Amino acid sequence: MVRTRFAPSPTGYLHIGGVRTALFCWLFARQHGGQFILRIDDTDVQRNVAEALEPILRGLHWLGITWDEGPEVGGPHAPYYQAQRLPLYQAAVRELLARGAAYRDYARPEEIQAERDEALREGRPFVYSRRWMAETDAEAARFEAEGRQPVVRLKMPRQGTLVLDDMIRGRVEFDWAQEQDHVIQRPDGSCLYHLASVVDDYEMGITHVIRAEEHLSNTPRQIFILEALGYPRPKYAHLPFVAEPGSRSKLSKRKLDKYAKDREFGELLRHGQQIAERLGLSADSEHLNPVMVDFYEKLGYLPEAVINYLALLGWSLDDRTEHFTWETLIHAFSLDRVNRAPASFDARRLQAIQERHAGLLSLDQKVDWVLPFLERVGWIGSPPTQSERAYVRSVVQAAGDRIKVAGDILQFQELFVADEKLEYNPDDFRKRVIQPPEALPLLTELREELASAEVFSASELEKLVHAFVEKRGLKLSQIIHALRVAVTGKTVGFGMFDILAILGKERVLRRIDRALALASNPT
RNA sequence: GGCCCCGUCGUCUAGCCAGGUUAGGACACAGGCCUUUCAAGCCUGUAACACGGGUUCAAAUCCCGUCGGGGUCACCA
Repeated sequence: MVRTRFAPSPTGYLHIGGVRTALFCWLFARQHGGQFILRIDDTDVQRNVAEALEPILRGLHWLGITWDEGPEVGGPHAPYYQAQRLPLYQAAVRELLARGAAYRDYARPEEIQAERDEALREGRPFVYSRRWMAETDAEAARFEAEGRQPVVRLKMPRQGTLVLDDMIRGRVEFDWAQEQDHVIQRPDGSCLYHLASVVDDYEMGITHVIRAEEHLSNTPRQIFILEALGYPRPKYAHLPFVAEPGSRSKLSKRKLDKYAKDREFGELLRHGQQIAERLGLSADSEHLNPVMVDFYEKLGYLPEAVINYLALLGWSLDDRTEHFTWETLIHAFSLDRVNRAPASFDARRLQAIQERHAGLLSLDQKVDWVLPFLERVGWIGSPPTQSERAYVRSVVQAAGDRIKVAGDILQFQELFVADEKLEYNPDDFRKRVIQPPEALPLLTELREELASAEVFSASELEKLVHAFVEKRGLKLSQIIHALRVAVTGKTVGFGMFDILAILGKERVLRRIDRALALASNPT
């Protein structure tokens, strides 16, 4: 039975690299008919765990990464919070002590630091002298008489080699001599990550430890712990870490300013900021950061598209398949096709994948996708009425592939605003309505034609306008630009006839009238 | 600095393990087509094996070295 786990620390956000790891664990478990466990690594967290955990759980839910055991769902190995499992760790520490694999150490932090500094000065690797090591109670009593407090350290081997068969990286060797006597328990009895992690993985029956590459060099000490405790060794798979755009260094949420200079990352960010502003969301780097998954949720990306992108972050099936759904992904995924080199975050590719998934949505799916965003800004009621829904449907249909993420619907404000509140872009208005000498008279004539139109559908209107220009020996472009600005206030948008049909005769005429008045009496 | 990992078009990558490809794809870019604007679409094009040795009839692929990048060396996780 395959059991994998994702063990995030409650930090208040879900990092792209983190979910990628979670996804790979999930995929591997699913595809082997196994289980995926979510465990919270809060051994060192002072903050409010529930609050700091919420964004992580929310992100996983949004993406559809479900867990078989863990917070909210419980399970046979509860609790799934490390802070609540301390007795287990302390028992393991006692066992390690009893077996001579660990010792109480009475060194003061500054004494250790002094040894470390000395080693550094002499250019040799630091190896603790074990001067304050207490292996008997008598030694311990002597140190304690000096007012010293003990930590518990691992008594690591000082010779020999550890051979690790990593499912992704192959055979990796480490010299035991390079390893430190790591602390596993603090003076106050609290335990540290490596110990807790090993104990929990064992207790929870984890068979495959799949995690990011930065843990590769931590693995020897973990193996030392588990072997000392007599636990079986799980299989390890170290994923390449997620790197910055165009670089090989680790992606960090704090370097947003730097990434913003990358053309494609910058575009993704600015596009997001525009939507966030329209939504009235805070767009600063703490709240809107493409390194974090909630960025995509807030702006209306499709979870399946994000999953598709994440899967390709360090993994590929072959030389051409890029489009994956949950289903095809579960089927196609395999750990041995995971790349060894760091996977750089490629904003443009994420966007391209999102666009592909969005393009596959049916019209009604798109409407459902976009509706919450319109409700949130109050352009339609919440919940929307039947007629509002029908209206949005016509807008979404005309918008076609211009809606790349759900929040893009907010670009089309002119279709939702009251006619008397429509804002004309001053430059466009001057250039398209005021300056061309024929614009005003033509618009006036066209208004009358439109007023007498019997059927106000896109196709009928197209015929009408074409007939209008042909009769006068004009080209379509000689009237359509002025019409567009008069009706929508700007020069860009979707098909003109679609817009007319969506707005309907009454509103179109009102808008033209308003534009004509404005043009003849510019104030 | 020690240890460990990684180096293919501008970018993300396939190919490497089991040597023989016109080194493939996607995105970006350039040109063209379509066109009422924008978006999309279609066609075409530019463009890469970090470097140096070795093994071999043959090396992106195997071996050695160099250079470059990164990760990690906590009483953080």
